[in-house]
Order: sequence, then structure tokens, then C-alpha cells
Amino acid sequence: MHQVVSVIPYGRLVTYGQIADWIGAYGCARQVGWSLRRLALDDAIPWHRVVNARGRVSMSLNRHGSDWLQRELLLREGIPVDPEGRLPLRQFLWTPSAPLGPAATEDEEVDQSVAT
DNA sequence: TAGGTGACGGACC
DNA sequence: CGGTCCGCCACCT
Repeated sequence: MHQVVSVIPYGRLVTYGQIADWIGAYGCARQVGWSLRRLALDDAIPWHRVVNARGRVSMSLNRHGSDWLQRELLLREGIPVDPEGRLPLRQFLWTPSAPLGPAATEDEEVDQSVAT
């Protein structure tokens, strides 16, 4: 599992559900979150690139601020994250099969940047 | 042993 | 868009 997270490229995002699926545990996204939660903040694993499927950082008081750290790290990688933790998942989502991102499918223009 | 909880996700309203 | 409800599975009390 950690190994899967480790291969996430810089500046890209992945959802808990995806990881769960990749490790053959479809539907066990919660366990993924539980697993990430117990590793150290200084771990070599880019855990901060993992967000929920709703396209937002999982903000929770229980994280004791690690959520905001995640937000900062993402901002540092060029990913715009709202104060609410929301982010353009569509633009940064990454998959092992399509390293270039969903943009490769090129089905529609990304116009959510205009979202007010 | 039973019940509550959560760094989740999808369906609904 | 936002809020709720239910299913999910391992962990904790």
C-alpha cells in the first residue's frame, strides 16, 4: 500500500478509493486512510498527495493539524487548495495507467477555473 | 462480546 | 452545491 503511494508523481493527486482498488481492496478506502494516518509526518511516503474522491483534503480536527500540513504541501507542489480544502481534482488526478492524467482523454475543456 | 468510530465513497434530496 | 443516509471494514473502548 505504502509502496503504491510512493509512486505518486510530484504535483499529482490520488484518491483513497483508487489506492484501495489498486491493492485489491476495493471498497476499503477507510482502511487506506487509517493506514496513512498512523505513519509519521516525516515519512518518505508522499501521503499528502492522497485526497478523498470528493476532490477535497480531508479536514478533520482529529488530525491535529496534519490536514493543514497536507494542504500546505500540496500548495507547495503547485496545487491550488481552497481554505476549505477543495481542489481541482480533475486536473491533477493521477493513475498508473495514464501518467499524463485525464487530460489525455481530452473529452471536454477544463473550465472550472472560472468557478466563483 | 457488542457497540461506536473514522485521513472513505456513492446514492439521494 | 451542500447536507444526509447507508454500506464498508479494521480498530478501540
